[in-house]
Amino acid sequence: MKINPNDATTDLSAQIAKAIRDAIVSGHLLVDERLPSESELSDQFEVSRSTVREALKRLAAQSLIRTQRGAYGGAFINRISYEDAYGQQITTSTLLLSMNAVSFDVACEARFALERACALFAAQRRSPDHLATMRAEIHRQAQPGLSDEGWCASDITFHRALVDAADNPVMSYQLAGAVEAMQPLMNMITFTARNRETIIGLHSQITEDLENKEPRKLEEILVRLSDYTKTLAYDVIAAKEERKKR
Amino acid sequence: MKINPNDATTDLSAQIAKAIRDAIVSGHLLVDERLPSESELSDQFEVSRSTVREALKRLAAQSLIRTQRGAYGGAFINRISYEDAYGQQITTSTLLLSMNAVSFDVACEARFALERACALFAAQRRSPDHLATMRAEIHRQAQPGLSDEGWCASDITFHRALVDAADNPVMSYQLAGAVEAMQPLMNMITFTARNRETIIGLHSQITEDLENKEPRKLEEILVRLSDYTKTLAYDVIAAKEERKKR
DNA sequence: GCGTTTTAAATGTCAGACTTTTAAATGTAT
DNA sequence: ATACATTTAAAAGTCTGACATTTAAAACGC
Repeated sequence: MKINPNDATTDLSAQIAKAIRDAIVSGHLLVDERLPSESELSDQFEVSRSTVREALKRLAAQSLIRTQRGAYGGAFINRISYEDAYGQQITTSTLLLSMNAVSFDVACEARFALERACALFAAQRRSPDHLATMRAEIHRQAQPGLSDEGWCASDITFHRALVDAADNPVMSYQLAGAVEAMQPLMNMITFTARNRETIIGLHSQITEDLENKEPRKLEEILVRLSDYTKTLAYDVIAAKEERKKR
Repeated sequence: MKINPNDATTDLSAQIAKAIRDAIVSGHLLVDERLPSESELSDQFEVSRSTVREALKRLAAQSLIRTQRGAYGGAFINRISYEDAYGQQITTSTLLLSMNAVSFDVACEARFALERACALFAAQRRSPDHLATMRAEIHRQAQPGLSDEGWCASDITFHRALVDAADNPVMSYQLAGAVEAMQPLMNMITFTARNRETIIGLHSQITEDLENKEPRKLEEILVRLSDYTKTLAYDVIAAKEERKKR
């Protein structure tokens, strides 16, 4: 079922992890099923227990299995939750952006495009709850003493509510990754009172269009918000360049 | 820098992995930087080498580090490539869908919504190359002897070209995950000659609208394609139910 | 100066022991 | 008989120490 040739080029633990991973992905191993114990696996694959353990840790890092100690414990196939998937995606996306010097434009464009994709469904399905959350966040954003972190957090909550209004968990999951991954980039921007005012204006229009079920208008505002955010980032970058020259 | 309290509730290897992961994500450790050797780490964290190794395997599973054997080898911070990120996302997304019984509708909706999000940029930026690829795939799809696998593969290539036309790698990365994750679900559908004809018609219109830079029309066709795909899935599911009753 | 060999440092693998956790089985008292 | 305490065994978690393998730099020989 999950044998393993003596390919000398790869680590044994990686090979074993792959064999088990394939069995999980292909559906040969079902959720909550128990893997053989570490000793049994080491017999089956004819490797030491340490090697098996390293393989299992690899799988655990991907949330593919969970382990339980004690009698009747062992490694069990894990049902991947949306939370687990979020976490994975956020780390990966964050590093992908920061390490590959993805420009702010590209990231920003993707983030708002994905959000725009939700607009159609959000307009159809938004509940009073979503609208209330969004209005509450707009109110918070208008508070004069709000810190930059507070502003960013509120911004995320606002947009999350918009996305969640589309009532599609898969889309929420995708967006969460994109939004979170952009945070380090967003944190470079300091939002002046004037900036905030403009954004709050756009947020208000978004909420209105959502309430009135106007997806087209909603999309249009999101394009404007995306463009405005890009402008702000440009200014930050330009200011940095200026400081370098001096 | 990365110490580690004696929290008895979690595995040491998980704690160490977390400490190093945090250092990478926060930017304290830079790409291609070398971690201390396993022995040095085991001294620093005051654990055995095996425990350190398990921690490192966890990080390797997330493509956060790569290891090199031999003198002057060791564990190096890995620059996450789009390929690595694809792989991660595909496994996670696939399992998320299959294990959590995400309905075909929800997955399908998300996939086409994301694709629609690309439409605006694809229409602006499509190159003759993209159009040529799409036309070539349409031609392939019209071949009478094409197998179901061949059809699905061609379908993916077609849609990939559409997404790539938006010229935003972050969006391509997101979409790739969504499309791949849906494959197991798509494979349940058998496309009759008549189904294929309809889809090819829609594909042709997509290509035309893309050439003519008509994002609105493009989006509209994508909605229709999404709806049509949902209909096909309904029929498959209905037929299955019917078989169960008998 | 160039090819070859040696060397040392690092990861990869193994074997075996001990620790800790945990749930079931067993025992005991009410 | 039920409730509680104790024992027990299986399993993961950790540690130690050894050996194998890989690899690049250093030493060597021509």
